Amino acid sequence: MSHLKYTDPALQALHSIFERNLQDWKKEYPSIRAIEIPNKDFLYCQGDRCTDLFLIKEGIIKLSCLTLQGNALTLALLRQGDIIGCVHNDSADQVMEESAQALGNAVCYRIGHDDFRQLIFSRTDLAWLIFQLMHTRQQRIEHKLRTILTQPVEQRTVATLLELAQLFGARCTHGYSLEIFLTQQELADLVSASRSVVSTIMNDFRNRGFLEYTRDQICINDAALLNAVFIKA
Amino acid sequence: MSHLKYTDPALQALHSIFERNLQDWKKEYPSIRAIEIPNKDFLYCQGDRCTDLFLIKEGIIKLSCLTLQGNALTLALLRQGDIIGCVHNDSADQVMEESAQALGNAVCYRIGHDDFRQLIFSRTDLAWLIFQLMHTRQQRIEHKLRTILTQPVEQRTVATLLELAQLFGARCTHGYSLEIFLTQQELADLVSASRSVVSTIMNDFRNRGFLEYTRDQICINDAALLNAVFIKA
DNA sequence: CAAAAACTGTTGTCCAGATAACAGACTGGT
DNA sequence: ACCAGTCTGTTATCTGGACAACAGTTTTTG
Repeated sequence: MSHLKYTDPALQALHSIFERNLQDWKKEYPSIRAIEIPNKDFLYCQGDRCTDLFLIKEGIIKLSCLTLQGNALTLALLRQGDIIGCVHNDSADQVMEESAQALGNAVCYRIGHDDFRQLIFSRTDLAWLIFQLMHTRQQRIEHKLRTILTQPVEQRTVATLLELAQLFGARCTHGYSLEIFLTQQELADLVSASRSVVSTIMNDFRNRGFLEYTRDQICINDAALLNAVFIKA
Repeated sequence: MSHLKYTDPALQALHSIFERNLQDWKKEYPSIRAIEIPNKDFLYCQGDRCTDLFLIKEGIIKLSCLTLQGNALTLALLRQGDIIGCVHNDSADQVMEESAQALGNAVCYRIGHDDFRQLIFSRTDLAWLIFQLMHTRQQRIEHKLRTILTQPVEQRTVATLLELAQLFGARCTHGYSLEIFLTQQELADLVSASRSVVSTIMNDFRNRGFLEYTRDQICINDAALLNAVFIKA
């Protein structure tokens, strides 16, 4: 279920963070706070100055940025264990390049930059965990770049849906049903395509029986969808 | 000059690595090797299984990948201090997604996965350095994605040239001359555009006096080029 | 419960840029 | 000093998908 399944020791380290009482953490790193972010609230916005780091405890955080032309581009959907925020401590040009928004309710640990650094220094097990997490995130985004530059919108949509099924899917009768609400616009942002095209494609998929959806639920017949991909390829 | 200039303490940590004799490192981490990579040689290729990490000591490493359609996409140009290679240790699906190639001669330290992990555990100063480096690389690629999705080829070419000037430029009479050989094809891969379009744009720039170039040298009149950008915007 | 706001579905137009194809210009090997 | 290979410059063609515009549908809200 977790996207960490392939790194079991890392997963344990992660659990050791969240199982420990927050008060204990505070003794060592006084700036730590648990913060709850209600659905659609922002952790920070593009253009904010930001001096803290955030570790996601629960929920989903969407990283996105607005372009000059006014369209949104979703960089990533992040989950438990992922780290966002600002790393450098020198005050210069520390303006955030993207916004972080909760998709559904979320809980994060916020930690000041200096304390975080301290943590890296003193808790080497966590340092390794974080290293791995950053690496997988890096790979994710590189993969996204590749996909965008090589696949047409239709393929990308398939890929995105399957990815979502991995991350947020719950097994249901015909495949995976997504436990996350996305408007077509949000889906389009994720695919990096225009809403209208995604809409047409989704309809086409529905007609062909690859998936079923209403305005607040998507249910993927993954077998059929995967097949469709392979036929194309 | 270095792209690390904004993180001085990190830079010091980096120096502490390379100033120390390699033999001393070997005592602690026996798998460390210094390897020289001649121009155009590959550290590893897309599809290789790879169990080591590489730390760049000198030179430039190009990360790129081939698409199914046969065109190349350059993900990043990396320099001293950057880390590439494989992180996860479980044997499953450890096929590299991209190729790493030397642009000019380069020197790297290669270190086995387990030793590297050990290093993270025992040398906390380096852990922090690495953390920062990974973060800046992450930001770089996110920036690239944004650029590709929002800017037309011409703008991206300008951006790429200025970036190259930053990284590899030497001050010359009219601006920066790039101390790196790039064919137009390579430049195009970097910009993520087709060669022919980049070619036309470069000629146009030349005619307008923004830069000068021969087949093995590019010399940027950065003031003029920057101006051009601002007029557009 | 009506009016406003937010989503979905569809279609027609348009263009940035990919692709292809070819003609110089250099470079290097023998 | 030739031929093969690689790089550059240009133009003609074609297309994926953005964009705009609108109609139908669901949700919100006053």
